[in-house]
Amino acid sequence: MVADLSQDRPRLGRSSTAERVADILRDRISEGFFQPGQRLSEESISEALGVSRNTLREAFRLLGHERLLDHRLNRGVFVRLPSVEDVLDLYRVRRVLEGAAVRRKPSKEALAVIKEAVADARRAAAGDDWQAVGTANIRFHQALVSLNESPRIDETMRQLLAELRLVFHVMENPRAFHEPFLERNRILVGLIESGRPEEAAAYLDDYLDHAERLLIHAYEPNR
Amino acid sequence: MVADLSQDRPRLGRSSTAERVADILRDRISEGFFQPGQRLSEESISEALGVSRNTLREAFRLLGHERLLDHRLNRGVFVRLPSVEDVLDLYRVRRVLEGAAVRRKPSKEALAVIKEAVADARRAAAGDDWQAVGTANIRFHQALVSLNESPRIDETMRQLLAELRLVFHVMENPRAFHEPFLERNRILVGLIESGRPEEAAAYLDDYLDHAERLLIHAYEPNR
DNA sequence: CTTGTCGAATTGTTCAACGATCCTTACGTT
DNA sequence: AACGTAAGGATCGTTGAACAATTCGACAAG
Repeated sequence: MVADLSQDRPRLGRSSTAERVADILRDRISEGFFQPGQRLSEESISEALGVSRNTLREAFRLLGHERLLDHRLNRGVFVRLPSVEDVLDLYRVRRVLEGAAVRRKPSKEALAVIKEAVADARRAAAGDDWQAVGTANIRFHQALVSLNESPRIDETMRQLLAELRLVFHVMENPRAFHEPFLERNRILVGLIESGRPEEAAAYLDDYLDHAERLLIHAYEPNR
Repeated sequence: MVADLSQDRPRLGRSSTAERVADILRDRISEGFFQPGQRLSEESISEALGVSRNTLREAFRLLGHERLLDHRLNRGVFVRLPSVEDVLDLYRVRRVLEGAAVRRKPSKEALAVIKEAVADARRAAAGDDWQAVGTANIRFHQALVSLNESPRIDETMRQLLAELRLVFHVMENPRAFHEPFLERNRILVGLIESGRPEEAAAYLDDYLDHAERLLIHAYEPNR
């Protein structure tokens, strides 16, 4: 039975060194080890990771295209520091992607994933683990967008949230930021679940307006 | 008057050789000089363009991230040949991005750009220049999406349309494909202009369904 | 017809080198 | 004090060469 081995095909394409380097750097950036605005020296990093400068530069190109790094000619690469305008644009995209998502009739499985993310967030909040609240919240919105059932949209959202994480890394207290939205997540899911897409969309718009306002207000990129 | 010099800022950041190489290759791919599925040899292309292999590889990474090239480890880069599944996904994204666009109240300027694209397409059709019809049509949809007023969404759409162009390059007669949509473009613009967003959205959905069906039917990636 | 083996061709990665550009500092001019 | 200039060092941009790793096709063996 040679059946459906083609499904395992993705696993076959291993990754090159440059891609693995990009994975490492992406993790480091997303966890805040490399802070927004910080310069990443080709020499020191290539030496630290034990790869050549050329390979590292290929990795830099990848992350630059994901908007995590800022490539300035002859000056090197910097961890991107989103501007206020960037934040506004990120929320414009969110309104479009999440808005389209909540208007769709959700499958049982997708809904389950969403509800689990909400539950995780509340559980983490109860345990005062605001780091976990943040990641659960991100999982929630990622799951929400996955209602569109489009790999490309999922990928776009992944990048968007990674970029948004940069914003959180320069905020003074990102923890308290998520708190007001735990309840709203529940309500939003309720509207979706009960088949009222237009109400859900309207509620979401207000949700995002609120979040955006809070975020912009607390965000000072020129700290 | 130091006013609004910040607008010229992008022009300040010149481009590296790798980026310029990427521009050239992108043009060549989009015009069909390099055909989908074709392998791009590092040696021959780097020699032909007079750049080193390392620099060319950086350019390849950029285009790979735009989904124009397919990087297969140890086998080289190939001009991407979208699958039928890819086409379906591209239309999912279009429905989301264009759908959100037509629901927005358009500015006078944006509307003018859109109408001009429609007019250009009709003019080209009258002159039997189906190449020009295709590009005008693409301009139309790009302008439509720009109603979202989001740089990131514009960029996403640009990449999406570049990818769609790959699909057209493997079709037998992409010319006749655009013809039925000239009239629909007019109608759609009319609905937007007269401030009936929901009707426009509904009409657009039908529009995209129709286009997708035609395209899938005529598309045979395994030629 | 299937499987194993060999060799050519191409990619993956590294390394060293040099010019180009930027940043800093210092110095002099107005 | 503000500005222009010059020198120096650091880092990036790009190149060319080299070698290892991998793929692919051809051909021999079973």
